[in-house]
Order: sequence, then structure tokens, then C-alpha cells
Amino acid sequence: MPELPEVEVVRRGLEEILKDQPVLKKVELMRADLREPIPAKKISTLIGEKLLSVERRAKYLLLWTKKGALLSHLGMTGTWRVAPKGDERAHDHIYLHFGGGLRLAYRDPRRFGCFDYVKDPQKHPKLAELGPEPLNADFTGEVLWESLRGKTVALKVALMDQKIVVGVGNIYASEALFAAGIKPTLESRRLSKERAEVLVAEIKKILSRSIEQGGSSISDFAQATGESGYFQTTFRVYGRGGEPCVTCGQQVRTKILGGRNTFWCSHCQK
DNA sequence: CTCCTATCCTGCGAGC
DNA sequence: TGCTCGCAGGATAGGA
Repeated sequence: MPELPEVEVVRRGLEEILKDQPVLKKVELMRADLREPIPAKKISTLIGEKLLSVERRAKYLLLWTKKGALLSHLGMTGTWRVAPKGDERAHDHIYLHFGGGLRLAYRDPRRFGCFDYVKDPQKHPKLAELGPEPLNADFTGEVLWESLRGKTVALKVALMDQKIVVGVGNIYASEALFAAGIKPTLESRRLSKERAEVLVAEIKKILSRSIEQGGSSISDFAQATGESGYFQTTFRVYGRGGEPCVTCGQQVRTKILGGRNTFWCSHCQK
């Protein structure tokens, strides 16, 4: 589910739910590992603390207490939900119990997600090497262009590289390139500065529009995190291989790039 | 260094 | 209906 917009929607939902909650009373692990072992002992540092805010960095969530944060990555299939007593489901791996009786469940069938305890984000190995946030003002066409210098990988692969820019995953990479009229197979170093500006503008536009639409699903956050109407309705190329391009009618092409299926229109994207 | 591939894991839809 | 196959929104290790 989660690229940047979905994680941001989850962040907002979690922050709303956790606002004014009493202290975290118990962390219940239903298994010892996901993609990696869950550091239960370190995480237990947070017990007895209030959750003060929820931060998003790239596709990571940081649930902050004054002692440190619980780091949560949703992988491909991770979700958070409010799970009242009786609402236990297969693949619930972690329950957070709060003083007032609220229980939050982390569910992740494929277990590609991960957890950690973070004290200083700057020093955390998973966070330290991340590239710029696409929605921040410091992510500009020039910055992107600079970081693509000399790179021979397909532009679409570079967009999914979290060192170049964070939060753009397989769907939004295809969608942003379509919106910018740039073919995903273009060698990264061949992107002109001018076209980099266009691409950055489209990335920002598409991510923020998606967050806005996902925002409407915050109310049913407890049921189905992140599954906003955006997905079914507004993809222009993703998942539409062989179908006519929404702009010109030519067949949408597909190709595996960086191990992931990629969609584009060779008439509209040069 | 950079780039590419395989891999972790379960669920679901397509096709037989 | 039931089975198998291929594919799925991420990230990383290891090899070339």
C-alpha cells in the first residue's frame, strides 16, 4: 500500500488517534521478527511514556515520546488500526496498549515492514542516508539534476532510489513520469535541467494531490488504512498496460525496470 | 563506486 | 469449485 502519500495519511490518522491518549502501557509482540528481529527490549524503553507526535521521514513513521521514538515501516502490506477487544486478525504482529484501554494493532501479512527504537534520527542507519523529502522546498529540479549526474540507470529506477529522493515508489514513479512527459527508460544523466524542473513539479503535484484525496479516508482509518479513492480512480498509466493512453489512445507499454513493472506511453513520453 | 538480480513473505485474481 | 501460477505499493545483500 504505502508510498509517501499513503504513509503521510497514516501519519495524520495516527497522530489524531494518539493525541491526548494516556501513556503507552504495554507493547505486545505476537512474533519476534518481521523482515528483521524486533528489538523488544529497546522498544520497551517507551513504556510508561506518552506519545507526543507522529513524524514521517520518507516512508518511515516515528512515534515520538520524550524518551525516543518507535520507528515503523509498513513495507508492502503493513497497516495500523484501532483494534478494540475482540478484533484480533491473522498477521497482527504488534499490539500497543494504552492506559485508557485503547489498543493499536500493526498488521502485515507479508512481513516486509520493520520496527526499531530511535533516539537520534540523524544517527539511525536507516534514516541517515535518505535523500530529500520531495514535498520540501529544498527538493528542486536543480537538486534532482545534480544527483542524477553521471548516472546511467533508467530515470524511473533513479526516482525510486531513496538516496536520490524519498517516498516515490513504483506507482508514483510511473505516474509522475507520465505527467511530465518523460519516458521512464531515459538514462538518468540524459535528463536536462529544464526537464528535471518539470519532473520535480509533477512529483510534488501528484504526491500532494494524492495526500489530499487520501485525507478523506482518514475517518475510516481504523478500518482500512490508506485505501483512499485515489487508487481506483486517478492512475493514468499504472496498471494499465495494453490499454489505450488516456491522452492519445496509443497502447500503454510495460517493461520491468529495476525489477518492478513500469508503465508508460511511448507517444506522450519522450 | 554503480548497477543488477534475487530474496524475504502471504494473498489474490486469472486461467485452466 | 478448486488448483496452480504469477504478480503485488519496499528495501537490501551480494555479485558483476
